[in-house]
Amino acid sequence: MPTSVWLRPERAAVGRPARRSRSEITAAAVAVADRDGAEAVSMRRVAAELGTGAGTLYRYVETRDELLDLMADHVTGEYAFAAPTGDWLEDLVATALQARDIHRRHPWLADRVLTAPGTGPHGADLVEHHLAVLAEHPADDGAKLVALGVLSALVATFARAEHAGRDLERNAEYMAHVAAAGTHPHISALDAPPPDPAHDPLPDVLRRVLTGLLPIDSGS
Amino acid sequence: MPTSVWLRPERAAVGRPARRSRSEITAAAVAVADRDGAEAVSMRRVAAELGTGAGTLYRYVETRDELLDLMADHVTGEYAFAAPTGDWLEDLVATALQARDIHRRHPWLADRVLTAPGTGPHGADLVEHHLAVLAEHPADDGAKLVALGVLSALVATFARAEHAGRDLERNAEYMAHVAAAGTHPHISALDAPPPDPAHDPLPDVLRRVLTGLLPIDSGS
DNA sequence: CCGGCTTCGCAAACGGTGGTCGCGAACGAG
DNA sequence: CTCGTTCGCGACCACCGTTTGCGAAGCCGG
Repeated sequence: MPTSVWLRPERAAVGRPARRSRSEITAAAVAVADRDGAEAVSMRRVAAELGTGAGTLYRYVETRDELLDLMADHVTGEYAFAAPTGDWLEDLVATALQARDIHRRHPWLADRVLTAPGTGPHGADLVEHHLAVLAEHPADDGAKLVALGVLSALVATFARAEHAGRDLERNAEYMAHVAAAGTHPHISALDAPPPDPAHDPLPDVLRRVLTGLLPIDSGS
Repeated sequence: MPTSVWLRPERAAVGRPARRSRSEITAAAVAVADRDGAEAVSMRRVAAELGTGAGTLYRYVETRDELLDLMADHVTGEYAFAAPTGDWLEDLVATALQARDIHRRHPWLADRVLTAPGTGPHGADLVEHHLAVLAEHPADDGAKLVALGVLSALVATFARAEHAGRDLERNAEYMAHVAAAGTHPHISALDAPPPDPAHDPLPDVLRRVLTGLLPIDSGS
């Protein structure tokens, strides 16, 4: 009695064959999300994208949430894993930068991976690659998996910040108000040097976090 | 023309006085969320909690999302900030552990802080405290704010993992399947020592990440 | 070639959602 | 007491996720 989408057989063994496939529906949903955002991914909208009825989708998917899981795994298939070079730190950073590219192509992914980090076939590939890169590292498996979780969360958070237009404006507006109010002296004392667009802060942050999280000399 | 909730005056200056207050409504919404989860926080449900009509809430709040922002800031008021001791690392870890307590009291908070990290008055207090603890630290302001963001994301992610029952089960089910399949050798080779419930991994992880992110010798 | 079994595709329907609107009632200011 | 303004409310809109019943479609055994 499998409950995971990826363990449930896609098509029935007998009877009339289905006209569409799970990945076809997933691709349509991804197209809708890329175009109009995650909240536009309604069953009716995706069905319309495929020229079919809304109820039909439930022949392929048990729930809307399941469809979102499928979408997330679908786009994590966009990684192009390179063979480990022997420098685990740079390998992990390179993979994380690929993750950021994926997030840039699919802005809706960040919210999903943060709130419902499900794992499908492509997610398993990512875990496998991560563990392969760290194969020689003395840390124990738990620490390695924690590192992967932290990496994913961090990249998603940075990606979110990149295209958070409205929210950031409102937040900056309020923080400016607080700074001007005079309470909160340390906030008032903040100076904001114009961020250098040529300098990418993410690799540095990741290197620092990873060296803290996976010290080369000890596994615990 | 303020757009942030916290800059918009709560009550009109003239006319019939409002019967309820913004914080009253926020408290009711928090009560509903604590009891039945974030998805139960509908305008009708919150209105019923207050014994009023659904449309009435829009006199106090522009949108449901705004109400969720108010809820998040409401519960970040539960911090009890201690004066800096001089040991910034331990001060930050202690604050993060308070954050985890808040997350444990309000499980719906994690999703919110990860996907829509808005900042209100109590959020400003947190920023202020964070900067006060790091006042003597040589890192520049940008790095300190990044550290706060990373800290919040990490604690929220850990808190999410603590009460993610269903999802974790399904995920574990699928990962076990992958491990048994034999592809993905590193996943198959994973050994899962039973986690020691007496040992809390969060402080260690935070210390490692923070020492990586805020090295004592350099500000960049 | 056909009959039967099973699944498919679909449209209608259900309960619920966020949000809008117009109106009568309530209140403070003058 | 009157006026100006806001409040509380309930009906209403469009849409949502999901269920259900049914006719049509397709493969399999004969």
